[in-house]
Amino acid sequence: MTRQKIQIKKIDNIAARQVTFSKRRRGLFKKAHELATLCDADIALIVFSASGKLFDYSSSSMHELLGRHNKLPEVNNFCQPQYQMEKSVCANLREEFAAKTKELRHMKGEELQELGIEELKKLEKLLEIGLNRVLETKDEKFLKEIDAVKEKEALLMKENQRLRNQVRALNRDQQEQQAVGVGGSSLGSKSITSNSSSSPNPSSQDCDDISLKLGL
Amino acid sequence: MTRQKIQIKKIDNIAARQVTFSKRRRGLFKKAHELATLCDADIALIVFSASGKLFDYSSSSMHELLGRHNKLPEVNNFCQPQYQMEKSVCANLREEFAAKTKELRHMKGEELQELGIEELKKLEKLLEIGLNRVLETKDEKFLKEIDAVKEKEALLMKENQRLRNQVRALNRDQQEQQAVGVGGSSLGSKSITSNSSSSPNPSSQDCDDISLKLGL
DNA sequence: AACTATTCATAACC
DNA sequence: TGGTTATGAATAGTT
Repeated sequence: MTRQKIQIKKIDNIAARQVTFSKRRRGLFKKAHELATLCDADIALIVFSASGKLFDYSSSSMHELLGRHNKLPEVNNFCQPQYQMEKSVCANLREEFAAKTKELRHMKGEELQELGIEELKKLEKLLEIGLNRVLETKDEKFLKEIDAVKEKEALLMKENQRLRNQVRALNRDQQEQQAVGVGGSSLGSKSITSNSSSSPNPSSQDCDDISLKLGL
Repeated sequence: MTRQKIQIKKIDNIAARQVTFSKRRRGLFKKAHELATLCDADIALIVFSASGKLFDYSSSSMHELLGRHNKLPEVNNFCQPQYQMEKSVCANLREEFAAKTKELRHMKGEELQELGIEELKKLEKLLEIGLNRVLETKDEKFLKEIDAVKEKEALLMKENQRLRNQVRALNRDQQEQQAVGVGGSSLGSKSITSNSSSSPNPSSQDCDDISLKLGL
């Protein structure tokens, strides 16, 4: 309400809506608190964001206030017999439900004949926006997955490298041992044990094969 | 808060307090309504004046909001039997309503992060189908409108032709009358009747002119 | 999140 | 209560 006056109707842009929600919610709670303080009133304020998050304020005990509210005849509908209750409580919900169902049908391309050209154009725009957002989100998710895979890939490459080095080192050891063996010796059993002790280490000489399998 | 800034503390003067209560209460309810409308939030506001009078506002069903509020563990104490009953009756409807609301949000491209890639792909297909149907229907409507206009056009052409014939006939009559007047005769009335009987016939030699004008 | 040009809300007064 | 006005607050659009 400043650079320009705004219409009081649902804000289409989601980001703008969230920002406005935050700002105005703060303002509303402040005003509620001021009224309670200045005028010694009891106030309960419950706000659910569009995404279902709860914010509430109460000048005294919320529970007590809700209780008082519920006891007052002018607001209390649900002490009525069941049919009345159905009517008063569910009627509105039913109506909204029907409207939402119809809207959804329209978005799915059903029952379009009842719409005029202008309405169809609006619907078209809405669908295009929705579709674009879906495509964007899908792309994001794909990219995320690719990143995750790449990260894994990098880890595997590192491991690969490490193993390769290990193998090289072991080969060198063997050659040295063989050199010693040629000179005549009784340490054969020792070389076997040293080999088996290295096996719990989840590495081996096949790292080349692994990297081939991964297409690296 | 205008001629002078005020402190946010209980107003001592009772009359002034009542005046302020009325004015600020109105403002608060207005702001609550604006927030609910602008940001698609659900809001319940309950105000008790110092003298115990109740004022309340709810963007949707007060009971539903209290119910939702009540369901949340951090605030939940208020479990009246009436509410339980209402809950059992409307619970199913409410659940479906919530599901439909969510589906609609997704189709509008909101809250997509919670969906997986497969779901996004399905949604994309759904939106594409819907969009295509909307486009088809829009085209149909456009074509229908064009047909309607063409039909009108045809009718107008016919009428045009008829009038043109009438005019030509009348002109001929006039000429004949003039000729008779010169030659001296009494058959003028007969020629007029024969001319008028030929005019209901809607065809003539001028159709070329008409089609040129219409760009056909 | 911070800024600012505006509109809005309202304290004081009638 | 209801109306008016000067002024302080709230906030839409923007950065």
